[in-house]
Amino acid sequence: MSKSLPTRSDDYSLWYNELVKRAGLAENSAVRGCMVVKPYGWAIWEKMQRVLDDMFKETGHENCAFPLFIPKSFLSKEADHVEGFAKECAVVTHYRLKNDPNGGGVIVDPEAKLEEELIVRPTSETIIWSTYKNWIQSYRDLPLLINQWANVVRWEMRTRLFLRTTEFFWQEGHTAHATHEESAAETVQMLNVYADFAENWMAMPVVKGVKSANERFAGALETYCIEALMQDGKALQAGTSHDLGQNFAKAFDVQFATKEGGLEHVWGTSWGVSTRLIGALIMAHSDDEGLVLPPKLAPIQVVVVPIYKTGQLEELSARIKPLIQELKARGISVKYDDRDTERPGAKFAQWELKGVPVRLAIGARDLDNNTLEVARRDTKEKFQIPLENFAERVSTLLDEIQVAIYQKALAFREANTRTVDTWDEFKRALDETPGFILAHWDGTPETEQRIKEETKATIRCLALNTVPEPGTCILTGGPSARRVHFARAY
RNA sequence: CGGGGUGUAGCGUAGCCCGGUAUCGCGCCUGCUUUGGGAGCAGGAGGCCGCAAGUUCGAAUCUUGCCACCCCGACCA
Repeated sequence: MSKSLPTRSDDYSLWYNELVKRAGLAENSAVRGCMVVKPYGWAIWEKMQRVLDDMFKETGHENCAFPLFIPKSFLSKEADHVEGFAKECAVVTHYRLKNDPNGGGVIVDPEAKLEEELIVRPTSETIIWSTYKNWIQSYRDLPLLINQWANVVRWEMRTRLFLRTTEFFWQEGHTAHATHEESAAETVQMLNVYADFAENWMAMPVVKGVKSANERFAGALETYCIEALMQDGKALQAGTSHDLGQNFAKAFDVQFATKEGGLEHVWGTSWGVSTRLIGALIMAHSDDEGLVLPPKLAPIQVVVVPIYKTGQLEELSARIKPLIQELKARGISVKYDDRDTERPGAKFAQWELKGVPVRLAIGARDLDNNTLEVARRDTKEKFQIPLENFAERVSTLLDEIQVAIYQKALAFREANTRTVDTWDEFKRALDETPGFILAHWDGTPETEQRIKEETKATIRCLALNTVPEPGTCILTGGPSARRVHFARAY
């Protein structure tokens, strides 16, 4: 294996793929377009899951599990929804194999054809709303606040590890409410949960906003999203929260008896984030030495590398282990890399590739001097610290790194967000300085489509914190009340 | 699904035009010396050259078909 990664500037795609593979996160499966998430990659996802799950529970949600298979007829009940997903569904048509009479293998038994085909869920709105019909009769049953952790399948034409795989892991919340005020509030609440997670845990700044009609979820009234900027200047949709209105309630006939004795359709939301967040994490922070993980999500926060001469490992370990206990007592996850088969330099490089935020190198010489060597992954700085109170210092350092990584990403985004007023400026900005572009748009899907066709840039969102500002559309010159975020996107 | 590219040891590759059973590096194994930033020397193991058929005395190499992966496009969390 060559020792250095391709650099980001050389070939960002190659850099990303190599990073995912060499850091031991994931690889392509033998199955078309799917991925194998390796233990270290899964550990990151588990940590994300734990944090998000707590956030969902704090906001009153409960977990459930719904079927993997969706009868085909369910999918056709909501017109926009089927339109949006029909082109990327895996379909189960048979339930049995048999030995091939013509030779070695097995074939699909033509006699085992299903009466009604089953769709492998691309998302679970339909099967969940068909269930909600049974669960909801009265206003007393509302709100219904459900989440599920699941895998889904979307038969995309082109795949990319973590960002767009045929099968992916995610979380999908599906809630039902008595009023639109409530469901709209739920949609925004969950958007804020996602933004909180992205910024305070992933250390990744995001733009909160509303999707344009073109980019809206199939079957939603309104789609809210968080958009992040990657280091190659492309935007990545990192999470979505949909106000479904009464669309699914009407399609699946989910009505409730109101306090006043009436009968009304319920109001729905759905919201999700996926293993794509791991891809976002990688592309937002990593450098040419490997991953840079924010301490709050790093499976290993501190790695301790003993520096010793042959035969002295045991003696040194005995002196180091109490120090590791001090770190663990503070809730820090520590890996003691006492492998006798690798040399220190090799260990340093390997843990850097995996993005461990802090490394401690400890030798007998340090301990005799009551010091140890600390190295931080994000800045690659190294320094000696006294042994006294070292655990507290390390703990503080982890907090500092968390903030520093966020600040660095934020500074990058700000440096790569441009405001333009003309079509020429817009095109030049896209080619010369990729990133977010704030520009006026006349509000029509046709204009958005034309801009996309000519520049590959799309409207990432109408940011929530934008102040209204009259102007003219960069393409058509039509009137515009505000700027929107454009970018080329993943 | 369209365009382009690549499949040779665990990984990365040379060889292919011009057919003769496979090159080099990393990794792996053994030994010695090393050990505060990816160790050095010596020795060693490991391959039905993506799959299938064809041409040929003989195919990694030529022909045909298939498959997989990567990049670009269309599609998308």
